[in-house]
Amino acid sequence: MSRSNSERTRMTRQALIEAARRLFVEKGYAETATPDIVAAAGVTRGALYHHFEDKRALFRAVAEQEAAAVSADIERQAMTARTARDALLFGARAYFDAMQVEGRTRLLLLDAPAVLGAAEAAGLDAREAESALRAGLGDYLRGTEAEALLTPLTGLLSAAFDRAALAIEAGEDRAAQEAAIALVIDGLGGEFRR
Amino acid sequence: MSRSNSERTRMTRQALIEAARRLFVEKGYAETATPDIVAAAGVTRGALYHHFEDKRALFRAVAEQEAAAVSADIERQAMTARTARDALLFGARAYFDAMQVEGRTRLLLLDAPAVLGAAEAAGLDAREAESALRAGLGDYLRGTEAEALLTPLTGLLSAAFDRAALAIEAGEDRAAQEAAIALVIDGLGGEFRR
DNA sequence: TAGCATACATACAGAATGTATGTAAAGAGG
DNA sequence: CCTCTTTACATACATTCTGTATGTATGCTA
Repeated sequence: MSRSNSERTRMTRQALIEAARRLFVEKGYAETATPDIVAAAGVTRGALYHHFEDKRALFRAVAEQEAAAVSADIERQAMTARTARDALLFGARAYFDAMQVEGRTRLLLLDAPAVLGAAEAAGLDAREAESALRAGLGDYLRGTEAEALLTPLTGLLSAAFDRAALAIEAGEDRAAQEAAIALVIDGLGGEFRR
Repeated sequence: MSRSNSERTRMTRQALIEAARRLFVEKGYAETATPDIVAAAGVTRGALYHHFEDKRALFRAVAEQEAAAVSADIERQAMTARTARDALLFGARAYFDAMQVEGRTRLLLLDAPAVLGAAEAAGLDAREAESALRAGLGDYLRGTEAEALLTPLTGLLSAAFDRAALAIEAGEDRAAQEAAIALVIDGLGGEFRR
């Protein structure tokens, strides 16, 4: 049973990433040992350190894949919003749906900032999720004075989304979180308030 | 040179907490080894494990002391606000001032959630800083429909403050962050808008 | 002042990380 | 098709860390 090298690499890397994801979610990054990861993946530590520089690099791969999956999940939700406001609210709900997948809050919101640092962790979202938020918020604020503060407002709103996702995961009422987000958004809208 | 036992304990614990704080800030919790901590504190690992159950407990003590210091710093700023809105804005600025002390963002916003868990990390602020925010926001929203969502809104605003503190630490323009916070608060105010 | 509890220091066991080295299979070149 | 090189690992090793167990001196209490 012989496979091409590139295929072997792909399989081994993915097995490691998936096994690591399971254990990182279950016990957290710090409490997960590489011997356990490789055992779960059915390889040896040699394979791990051949494909990844160190344990952090493996975590980075897990987090990157997870962030990409979040983006994909969000985009999958057909965005049939008539107004910019609805686009933001639907986007928020799509984000909460995506973040409810087991382990995502722990991986992306708790462990990633500590393991990868604030800057790199922010970069995970920045590629897709946060740039979409920025675009949506830009549409929403077009023509208002708030538009000048688009960048910091995007960050603040993104942080609020993250906190809401954590609160929902912690058992808080999702409808209340969404309503609170809606209030914040409506407040920023100025002219467009109902 | 003999000291009372309670005094010895107090000194040793504080020496450990201060040394640990320095190293945790410098290298992060995970990269800081207990042998380095005790060397910096001038004691042995026996003393550390006598006074603290484990490394996490030492970190908890550091984080608790830091959270208390943040609260104290905030309260120290004489709050001479005439309106509820000003109270919130002054509070935000006081929070940013407090969080600019070297290492506080790393300790409280990056490491604490990963080391202590989301719930316990949230509990650090909950005692003072966040309950003050809740009170201020309660005053501000009194009589508006938003008052019903006081609890989730407090969480969202708290998250926004944290993100702003991180952004300021990362070199973003502080005035812009404060202006963005002001916009969010004004938006929530409804009736009270200028 | 005799016994006990406290506050450590030292020694040890287990385990984890990263590296160095060895090997078999895949791929490239002539 | 045969050789050489590179890739993809497996194994063994060195270092270091955490938590615990044990020993000891000093403060404290009856």
